[in-house]
Amino acid sequence: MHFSSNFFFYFIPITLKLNFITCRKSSHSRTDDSTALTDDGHAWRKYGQKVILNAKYPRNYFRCTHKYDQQCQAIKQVQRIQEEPPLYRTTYYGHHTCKNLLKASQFVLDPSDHHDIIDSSILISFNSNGDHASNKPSNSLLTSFQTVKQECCHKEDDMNMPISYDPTTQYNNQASSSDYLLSPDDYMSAFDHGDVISGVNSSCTTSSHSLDMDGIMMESADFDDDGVFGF
DNA sequence: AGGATTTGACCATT
DNA sequence: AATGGTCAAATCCT
Repeated sequence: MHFSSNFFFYFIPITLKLNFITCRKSSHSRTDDSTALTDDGHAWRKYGQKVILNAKYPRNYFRCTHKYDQQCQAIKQVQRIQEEPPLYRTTYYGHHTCKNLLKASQFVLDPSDHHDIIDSSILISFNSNGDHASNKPSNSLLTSFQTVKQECCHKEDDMNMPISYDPTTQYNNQASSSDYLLSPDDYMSAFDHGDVISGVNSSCTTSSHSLDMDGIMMESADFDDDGVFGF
């Protein structure tokens, strides 16, 4: 595993090691549960898939596309953990050091709204650095979320597939082959927040035509339980 | 053709 | 030996 090079994994007692793993908030990892497979704002490349013991669905392994060209060490694991309703657990390890600004401008679906395009680009630039506390999404960005939400729901038609099928890859394929459309939950997850995600997810899944962005932004300002932003 | 995905093999850990 | 994580050749996709 990628932690094999971590000093603590070799020298701390077993109990502490387990705690290190489970208390991901205090370690360099973060787990998000989402009801939909959507883009999180970063470019990922799948490098493996593994059947996990006692797990109904395989685990998928992704690394940052810029692992080599920008030495970005961010990786994530995506695994479906529940059938009905579909629930996917994404575990992030490390954080993005890459400057993936390309996708930022693609936040906005309406190309005529230049002001909001600029706003969104600013947001992403902060996202890449993990410093975005004072930034709020623009109105058109929120509009784009709604559109994305609908797309997410549409894609979920393909999610009830047997184990041999790989919905996580489906979602990644779509994200890489078309414009990067971000749902609210992924918009937030792109910020590397730990606890924001769950609340945002509920907004995404319970509302098909509108989003409670006030609630989202309140939670986004919540940062981390540790009071530490990012990692 | 180039980049992304698939998937069996390999390696590290327990 | 079992399991999880990564590698890399083959394959797919645009």
